[in-house]
Amino acid sequence: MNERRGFFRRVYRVVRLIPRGQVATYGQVALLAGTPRGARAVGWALRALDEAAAGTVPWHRVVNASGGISPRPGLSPEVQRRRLRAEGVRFRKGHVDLGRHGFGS
DNA sequence: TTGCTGACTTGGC
DNA sequence: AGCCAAGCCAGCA
Repeated sequence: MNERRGFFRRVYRVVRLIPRGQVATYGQVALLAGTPRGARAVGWALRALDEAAAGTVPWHRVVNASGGISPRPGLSPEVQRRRLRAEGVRFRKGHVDLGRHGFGS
């Protein structure tokens, strides 16, 4: 089957499953996408998101294993933090409480 | 095909 | 809690 180039699509689908007010780690997304060790690849897939796709994919609900926001090229982490906060996600010294807002917890 | 890079994760100090 | 090193995956020159 052609799963070789469906990686992006799988990642996007998983990210869309993240409920509003909750967050998932790159590793969590990678696991649900079928690639347990593909956390980095997940970042690559989200990086490929264009403005149109960004409107359909809640990319801001994806954070690192520490519950923090990974710095990305072209956009300040502050933007993502603000979006999550608008959904009711509480921040604790720059990091999210995954035990409370973590997807699957 | 080989090698480097990157929005990562985990284990050890 | 924070820093360093190794491992894994996909894309690009």
